[in-house]
Formats: sequence, structure tokens, C-alpha cells
Amino acid sequence: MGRQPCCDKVGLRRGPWTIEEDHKLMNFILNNGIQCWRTVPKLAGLLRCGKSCRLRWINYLRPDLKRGDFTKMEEDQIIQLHSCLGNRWSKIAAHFPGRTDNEIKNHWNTRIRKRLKLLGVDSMTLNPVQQKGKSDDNDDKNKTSQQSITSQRYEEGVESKSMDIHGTEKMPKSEGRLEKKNMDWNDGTSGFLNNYEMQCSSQWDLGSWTNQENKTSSSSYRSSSFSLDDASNLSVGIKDLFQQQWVDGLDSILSWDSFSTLERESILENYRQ
DNA sequence: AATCCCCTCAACCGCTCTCAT
DNA sequence: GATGAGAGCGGTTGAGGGGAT
Repeated sequence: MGRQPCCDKVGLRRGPWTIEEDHKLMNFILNNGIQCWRTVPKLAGLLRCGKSCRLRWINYLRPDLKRGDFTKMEEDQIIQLHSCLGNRWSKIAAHFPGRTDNEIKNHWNTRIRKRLKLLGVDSMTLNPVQQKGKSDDNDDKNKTSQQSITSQRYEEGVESKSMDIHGTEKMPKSEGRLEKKNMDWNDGTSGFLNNYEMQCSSQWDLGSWTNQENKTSSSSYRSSSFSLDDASNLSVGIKDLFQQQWVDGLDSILSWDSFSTLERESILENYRQ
């Protein structure tokens, strides 16, 4: 006996959204705002459930979304925040205007985590992985030897020696694509890792965050704490950068291509008010 | 050129949280 | 305080794309 489904699923559309659906949802929200997601599809004339509409808006249609690859600075910050907040993606995303929790989560799972693993660094603690075969990642079947190599590299001094920016020559051919990709994703993390402890201890207020943030956190997160406000001030000028990116990002949202210039201006005007 | 394999990311599912009653 | 509804969150999935063979 679970709870009732969020909506009557009979006759509702699923899967990828069409441009027409995007138009309907966007127009509706920008004209009417969001009161209750449950009623949105009905009022907007969509055969979707409210949750689906919400997700589509938050992750794709919101005008202030920033698109494009994560910068090294962003990746560093994600790693920092993740080491303190864990998988609380919405909290992490709150520090990245224009980025969604889903986007950050995907980026973490598909790239950052793999890279840390390749570096021989535990993604949760950011400590070097000490033992072979201790990986909890079941889908990485052939990484044990790789990991021991990279772990050793880490201990020897990742920056100076082993993390060849174009490192493909060093990788066994059989590991081709994955390794090439990962190695191309170069010094952002390792630069951070070198300075991690210093940054962590000097920039974050380890006392103030615990009270407000650990209500539902797991024990491993309770032990590490910092001020979220402080964290958002990690880099001077980062806010300005984000604001600029917000403006730049408006034109890069895929679905906006299907709106006329006039429509866009009108929509943006509404949204800013 | 065909096939395989891996990667990415949009979208879904189920659970928890929050708030109103 | 108990309950229920809606919102939000995080884990997971699977379609599609692209590189490797």
C-alpha cells in the first residue's frame, strides 16, 4: 500500500518532449506562473503528469538555464561541495546559478567521479585510495590495475609527473576510448586536489554549517561541515561571472530556437519581472 | 559499411520532506 | 500530534549518438 500515484497515468504521454509541448508549457508558465504543478498540465493543455512538467521546466525550459560544458572552476567547486555535502545535488546546484541538480548529478556520475577514480582518489573523502580492489563501482570491471597505477601516481605527485595532459600515449591501447577521454579532462581536478586541504581548512567555517544543514544528512556528512554562504564566496568575482553567464545563457537554450525573436523578447521580459 | 560497445543525458520512479488542515 | 497532498530530491534507466573494431 504505497501512496497514490501523483497523477492518473492512463492516457498520459511519456518520453521525450516535443517542441509543441515545450511551447505550451513555457507559454503557460510564463503567462500564469506556477501555483500547483498538478494542475499545470491540465491548464496548459498537456497530456503529461505534473511531475513531468515540473522536471521539464526546471531542467530544460527555464529561461535562466545555463547551457554548455562545465568550466574547470565549476568542476573544482562541484568537487569541493560534494566532498562536504555528499549527493545532495540540489544543495550543490544552489551554488551554480543556471545549472540544475540533474545536470550536476549527471556530470558528476559520468565524468568527475570517473576522473577521481582514475586519479586514485576516493570521490567521497578525496583521499587517495589505498587498497586495490576496494572500489564500490561494479560496472568498472577492468579498473583495478588501472586504479593501482593511478593511485601510485597520485602518491608520487600527480601534477608534476603522471597526469600528462594528453596522456593517451601512456594508456594501454585496449583501454582506448575511455582512457583517452578521461585523460583529456585534465588539470582542473588535480589542481584542486593539490590544494584541497588548504582550501578546505582556510575558507570554510567548520562550525556554522552543522546546525542548519545536518538535519537529514548521513553520519559521514555530519562530521564535515562548513558555511554554505561562505562556500558561495569561494572565488571573488564568481557572482559577476555567473550573472554574465546567465545573460549569455539565455540564447543557448535549445528549445528557444523554436521561438520567434519577438516571442523570446516578450517571454524574457515577463520572466524578469 | 556494418556492427559493437561505451558514454551521455533527458526522463522516470519512488521515496522523503514540507506544509496545511 | 496525525494525516494527507503536493513538491522536491536522488537513484536509475534507456534511447540515441559516436568512436572503435
